[in-house]
Amino acid sequence: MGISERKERESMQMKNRILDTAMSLFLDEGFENVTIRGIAKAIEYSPATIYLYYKDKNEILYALHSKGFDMLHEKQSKVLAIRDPWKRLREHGRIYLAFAVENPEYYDLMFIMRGPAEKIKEKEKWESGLRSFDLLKDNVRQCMDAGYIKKGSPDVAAFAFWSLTHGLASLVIRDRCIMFPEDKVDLMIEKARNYIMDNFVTGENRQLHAGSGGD
Amino acid sequence: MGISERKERESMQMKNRILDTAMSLFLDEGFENVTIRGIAKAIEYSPATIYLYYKDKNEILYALHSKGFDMLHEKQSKVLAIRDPWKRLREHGRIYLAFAVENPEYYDLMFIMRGPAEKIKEKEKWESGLRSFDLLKDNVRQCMDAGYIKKGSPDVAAFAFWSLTHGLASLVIRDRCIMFPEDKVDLMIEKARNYIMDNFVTGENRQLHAGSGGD
Amino acid sequence: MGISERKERESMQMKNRILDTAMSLFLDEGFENVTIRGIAKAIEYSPATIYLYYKDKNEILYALHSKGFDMLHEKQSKVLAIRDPWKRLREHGRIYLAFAVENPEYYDLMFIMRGPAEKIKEKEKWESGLRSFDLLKDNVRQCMDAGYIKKGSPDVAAFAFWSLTHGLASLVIRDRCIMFPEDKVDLMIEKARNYIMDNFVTGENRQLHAGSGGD
Amino acid sequence: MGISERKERESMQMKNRILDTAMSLFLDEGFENVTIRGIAKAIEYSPATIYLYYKDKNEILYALHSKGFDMLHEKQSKVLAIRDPWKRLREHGRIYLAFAVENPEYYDLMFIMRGPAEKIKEKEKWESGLRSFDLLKDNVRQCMDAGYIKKGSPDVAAFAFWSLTHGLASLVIRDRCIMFPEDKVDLMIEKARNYIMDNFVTGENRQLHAGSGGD
DNA sequence: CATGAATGAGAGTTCATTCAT
DNA sequence: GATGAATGAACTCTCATTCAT
Repeated sequence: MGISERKERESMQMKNRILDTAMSLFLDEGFENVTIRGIAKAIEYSPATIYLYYKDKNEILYALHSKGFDMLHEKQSKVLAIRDPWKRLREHGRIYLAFAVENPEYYDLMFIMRGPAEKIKEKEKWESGLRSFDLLKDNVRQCMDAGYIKKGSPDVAAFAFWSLTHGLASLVIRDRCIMFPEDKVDLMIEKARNYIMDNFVTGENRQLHAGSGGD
Repeated sequence: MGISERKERESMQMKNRILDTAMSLFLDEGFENVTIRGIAKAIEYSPATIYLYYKDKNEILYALHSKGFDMLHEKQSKVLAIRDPWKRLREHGRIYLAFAVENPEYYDLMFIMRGPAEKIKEKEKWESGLRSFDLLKDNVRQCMDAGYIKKGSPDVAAFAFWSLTHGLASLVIRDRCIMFPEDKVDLMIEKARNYIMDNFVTGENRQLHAGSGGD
Repeated sequence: MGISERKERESMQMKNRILDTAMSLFLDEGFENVTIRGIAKAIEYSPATIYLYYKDKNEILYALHSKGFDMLHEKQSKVLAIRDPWKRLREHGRIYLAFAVENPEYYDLMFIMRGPAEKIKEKEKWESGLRSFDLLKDNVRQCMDAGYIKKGSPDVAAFAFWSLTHGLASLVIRDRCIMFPEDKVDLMIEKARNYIMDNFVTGENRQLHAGSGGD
Repeated sequence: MGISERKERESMQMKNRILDTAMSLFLDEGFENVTIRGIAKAIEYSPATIYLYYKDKNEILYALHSKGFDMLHEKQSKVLAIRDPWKRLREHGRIYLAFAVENPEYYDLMFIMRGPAEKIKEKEKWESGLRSFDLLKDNVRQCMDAGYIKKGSPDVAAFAFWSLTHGLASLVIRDRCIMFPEDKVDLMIEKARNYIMDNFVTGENRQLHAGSGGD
């Protein structure tokens, strides 16, 4: 057992090394240039060795994709501690965007790139993504219940909020914000999100929350 | 002259055939698999023939990109006829989304893909994209002036509206909406956009416009 | 007749235009980049037109090759006016080298390049080259008869003199003289040739001719 | 260790097979037709395999070029054992020519071809070639000191001797000796060189050395 | 466990050449 | 006489992948 455990552990280490290297190549040279050979050279193993740990290149991409979701989930789980659902929702979005900005390659893989999307359909119906969406939906529902936002289909509302945030993130990541000076983009993102969110709190809650936002 | 006209026309037809084929390959198999050889095979010509009409692969991509913007601009220009700025803004978004849904490959090329983004920076600083954004900004400004939406930076507001719409479009196009049944996705998009937009009209205008939307 | 003559003349003009253009491309961009398309573009005709005047690319090369020999022969024919065979021989060499230095591309084609060499074997057993060699041989023979140089096989001696001169020319043309400063190369050629030739006059003639050289 | 040695050896063998094949293609079909595919087909491997041993086509050419110089140097180094400088000089030339005749493809690459000449300028300023020339120059200088040949600039004299020899070699290699029956060419070369060299020994040394030559 | 060696498939591109018009 | 359109055959090179060792 000790032996098999060690083997297991070593195997995991290797898998992670491969993943980390793949990600750093991804980061440095763009997706196109992430090649098996490139990874192999970087970790100083032979290309063939990679195949001992991952079935093929897609599996590596998918693993990265999953790792990205783990990272995001971890960050987002902190949100659960926030009592007020509206504050929680806004923090939710803030964290999501921060993740996208800080880990553009992961975000790309998770929410933009096509490659993994194929896997998504096959593998597990994008369990990770769904989990994330459900979290958001719960949050939205509670905001409705608490009267912060207009009642309606939580699916619709969650989809709307998600789209807003994803739109901001993906425009930046795919270089479609060249109308703004580069160093102002982050600020623009925040302002744009606030512009919409501040508008949202209904009725008497509006005075209490709008503007403060909780961000 | 009749002859040279005919030749001209035939040449244009060929160029379009190449473009259309490239597009449909793009749609079927993703950008990576749009190859000169693939296009050639699809139109049943030799690869070398492609080069009689386009200098290289990039020129094809760029032509598609431009064509996409032409199509979008044409559709959007109809919006100018609408007097009421709020109605115009909503129609603006509706048309944008309709374009994305009906021409996902073009939308991808224009607003998602990386490849052309590089060209964008060099070539003309993405003139087409900027023109589109300015149109939106004008519209937003008029909505502010007319008191339909909260006053503020038109840049911020336009960016916000754009992001919402782009978010919806790009989540669909890149297959991240698998939480909804496929045939409901279009509906979800519309509802999500309304959910946010309906919330927007300020003060006394609210009663007049919200819900009706103008869509 | 007038008509057919005119046609003939026009055809010759075209052939020459093609040849000249080919040569100037050759000169500017090196042999590798002399393409039918390139020539066609330069003379503003279609590639297909070239084939109305020359069977294929090799024929163009061969035509250039022949033209080169015509030029050389013309220059060398002036030598015949010189009475003294030794003076004539040296002038012969001087002119040969001058031709090589002034028309390196032609020289290359005539005496170095492989392409035409194939034609040479087929076509006419390199008539042009042989004629040139025979001229030299006659000259050498007369030098022997006149006692300027050691008696022996005129073939051998002519070959020897030719090799010396060709060696100088081809080392320069193919960039193997980088041990000498570029602007001294021409001088080196002359000196090297003199070094050998001055040594050549036999017996009592030596005093009379060596050094003066006749160049 | 036995294993790694064997692998090393096998790898070297493969590299040499590639080199040899490239050379023989070169010989048969001219430089233009030395293609990676051609080499691959000849050794019955896939084109991709070639790239396991050489980075690209240029590396193969450069390797051949270097190998050629190594071979020549090795042959020429034997000359150093000869005491008498004149005998040494003649043997020097004889070996040079023998090399050219026996390894025409290598000689071509080293002293005639254009392609490598470009590399030559960049890479190491044709170190190999210069080394060879210096060797000759030393030899010439000693012949001058010993009174065998006319005193003067060793550069000039060495260049002259080299040109003579190179001229002979390159005329043969590039098929410009078709005035002589093929089986007599080698003899002609020797005679032509002797014709010039025999003429060279000055003063009282002349009787001693001319004709005997040392060849 | 690790790999060296090998490869099939395929990429973009260029060229000389042909032929109906 | 001239050409636009087309092509077959090459080219170099890269990649993911396999398999015997």
